[in-house]
Parts: sequence; C-alpha cells; structure tokens
Amino acid sequence: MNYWLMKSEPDTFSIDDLKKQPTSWDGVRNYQARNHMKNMSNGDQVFFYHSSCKKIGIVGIAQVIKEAYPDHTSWDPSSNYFDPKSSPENPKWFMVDIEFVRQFSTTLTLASLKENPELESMALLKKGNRLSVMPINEIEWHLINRQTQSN
DNA sequence: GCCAACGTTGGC
DNA sequence: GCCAACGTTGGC
Repeated sequence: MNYWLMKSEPDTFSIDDLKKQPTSWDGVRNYQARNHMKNMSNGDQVFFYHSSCKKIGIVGIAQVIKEAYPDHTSWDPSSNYFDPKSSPENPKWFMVDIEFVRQFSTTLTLASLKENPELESMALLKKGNRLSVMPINEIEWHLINRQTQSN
C-alpha cells in the first residue's frame, strides 16, 4: 500500500463533491504528477488537499479504486485539457479513479503542517512546490493521520 | 491582485 | 543542447 496527496481547488472540485460520488482524476498535464498516478495501486490512500482557497490544507482521505488508464479528455478537441499530441492509439496522459473515504472534522491547515518540525522533509512543504499529485511516505502519513478526527 | 517558483516551448 | 520568454500554479 502506498500513500499520496492530491490537490484540488475546492471551487472546482471539493471533498464535498467527492463525497457524493467517485471521480476520475482527469486533466493532469504534468509529467511528474502523471508518473505518480501511474504508480498508484488499488486501495492506495490519498490525502485530499484544498488549494488556492480560503482554508488551505488537507481536508480528508480518499482511496484509489481504478489504476491508471488513458485520459480521454486529452484527445477531445472540445476539452480544456485537449493535447493534440495525445490520441487513443498513443495516449500521452493518464488518470486514476478515486472515491471518498473520510473527511476530517477540521482542516489540517498548511500553516499547521509547517509548524510541525517532524514534517519538515515533506515534498508539500518545500518552497516552490507546485506538484498536484505527490507521494507521502508512511511515517508522514501516520504522523498526519494521528492529528485528525473524522466528521 | 501580486509575484516567486516552476515547467514548457521554440529560436538559435 | 542552451536559455530566454512565456504561461501556470498557488500561497499570501
């Protein structure tokens, strides 16, 4: 089992949206993020992170329910995520499906994560980090998870 | 709204 | 293959 963090702008797609139904994580157009998704397995656990919003931070947990498969929006000319270099025969971009697991009673804010010296090495907290899909190591996962309660 | 950091593109 | 220019991300 592996652990991950995925960012989403809640104005576009929030954990409340995920709660209603599983979703396919389409639209990732960054090689590093794509490669991380290709490394995901069914059952992998995901911190769900709200970015670019009022209360930035980890808001809950999701899990992978379908492993990486071609992102069809990449060859759809009407899609915002269209990439002319991708085709059904030779797909360039991939996505996974995730479903809701639980929501934290309070947002584990970015500011509070930064205050924890044990989390210093986290990729998320590195300056200038813009990756929308990143791995979380097991120690970090449990450290963070321990600080949370479910709704 | 600002801007630093980063990834990508394209000319050379 | 280098690197300047550009577009995007995302915290503040």
